[in-house]
Amino acid sequence: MDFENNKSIYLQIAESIRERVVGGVYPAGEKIPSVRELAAEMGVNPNTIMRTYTELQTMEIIDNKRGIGYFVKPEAPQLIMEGKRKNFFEKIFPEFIRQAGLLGITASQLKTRIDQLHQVKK
Amino acid sequence: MDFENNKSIYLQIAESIRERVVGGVYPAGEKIPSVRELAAEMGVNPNTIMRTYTELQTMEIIDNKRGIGYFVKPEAPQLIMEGKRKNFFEKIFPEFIRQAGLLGITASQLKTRIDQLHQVKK
Amino acid sequence: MDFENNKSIYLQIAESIRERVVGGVYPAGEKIPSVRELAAEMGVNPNTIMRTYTELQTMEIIDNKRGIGYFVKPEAPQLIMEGKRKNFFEKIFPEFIRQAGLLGITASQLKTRIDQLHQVKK
Amino acid sequence: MDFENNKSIYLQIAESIRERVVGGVYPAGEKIPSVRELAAEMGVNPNTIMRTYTELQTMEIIDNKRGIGYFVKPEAPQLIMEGKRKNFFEKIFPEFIRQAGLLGITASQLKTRIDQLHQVKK
DNA sequence: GTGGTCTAGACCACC
DNA sequence: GTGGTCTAGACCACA
Repeated sequence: MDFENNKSIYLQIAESIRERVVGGVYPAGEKIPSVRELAAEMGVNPNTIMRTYTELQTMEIIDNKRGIGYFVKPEAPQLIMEGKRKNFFEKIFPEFIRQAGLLGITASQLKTRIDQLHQVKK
Repeated sequence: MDFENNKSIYLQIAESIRERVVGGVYPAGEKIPSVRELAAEMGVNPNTIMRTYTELQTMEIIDNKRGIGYFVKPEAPQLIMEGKRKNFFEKIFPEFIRQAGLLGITASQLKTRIDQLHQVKK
Repeated sequence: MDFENNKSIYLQIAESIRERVVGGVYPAGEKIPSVRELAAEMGVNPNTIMRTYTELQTMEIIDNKRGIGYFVKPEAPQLIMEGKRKNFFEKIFPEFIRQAGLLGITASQLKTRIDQLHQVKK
Repeated sequence: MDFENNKSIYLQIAESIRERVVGGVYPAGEKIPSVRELAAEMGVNPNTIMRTYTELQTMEIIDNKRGIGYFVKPEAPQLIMEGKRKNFFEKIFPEFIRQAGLLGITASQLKTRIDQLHQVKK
């Protein structure tokens, strides 16, 4: 795995774990890789993974069973999706519109573009 | 002036100067405030402004005349706009679409939303 | 380390690092000393080294891995040599010839001199 | 007149005056332009010219007749040429050779180049 | 441990 | 007056 350099690695990893959770790679209720395993997979210092897991724990995405490992909390997938939704409509979308406005891009131009790359289904 | 906490002050100032340039507050070819002046206005250390100016100089936004001060380069406004435009279409827009896709937001939903907040003109 | 007085310390250090890179002291791809280490070695303030490293980074000579340190970019040695070569043929050489011309020094005189100090191999 | 930005303007002007002296534009013994005249011609602050003249005065290139102006000293042309000659053989030439050596440029390559741009007469 | 940012204050060369 | 460099020292986020 390679990382962008302007975001902290532990947050990039946290994001990728969240995507694995919503994508079903790490199913709700199941154990996720140990700190050392994931560190090896990612080619990263275990401390960094530790930090990621702590972060995800305070976000209530995973929890820890002592001596056993970390597990995806049952409600995690919904929680993640909600979070993303909220972030999208409260931050990303308005910022997107603001930037478009600054550049003098009109609504109809935007809509045309959206239709063009219909990565989003009608 | 007060600053957000997750971006470095000198970069926030750089951004605000770029906006002043495109907004015509600092017209192309004209002198911008001296390091010390701006430091006073912003309530920061002159070194911080120095860093901002150095940054803007390597970006070819401003230019130095020895012993006189920094000046907006003639091409600066276009250069800034181009940069923003590029960033928008290559980074912000695709990421926006990707996120929308992940959330299962349809194109028509997006378009409706855009019409709602018509901060962007038809 | 002691420095000449008419060039800034941070640039002199940058130059010496470039020479260490082309000389193989800091091999391509390898880590260079940490900011604090080098500051100690050179007897200067860490900020000064920081400035050097920032400069070298914008020149694409070195590269940063978060929390680990700075590394010589793989292409650095060639890049440095190319830069020197370009500088030589576009700046130093013509200026040299111009000065010789002003002094009325003939080509054959120059060639004689070159042979004399055959620091340059035949 | 436009200036390079990494050398002080007053020294660049001093150099251009020296060239005018050896070129006969300002003949030995004659008056040179007043501070204000030259400042106007060069598009520069009179203080800067003042500094240039002071510099040239300490180098014994020009001298000052109070209330009248600055004059080229009779021996100036020879003195300038000597200075250039010395500088050339003690500084420029050895540095030139050193750089060529670092780049692995051989003596014969240099000589070929010199013949090519025979701005220097045979 | 690593770099990154910021402040305060100094000194200098230059216009 | 202008910028440019340097130091000392602090604090922070990150690996």
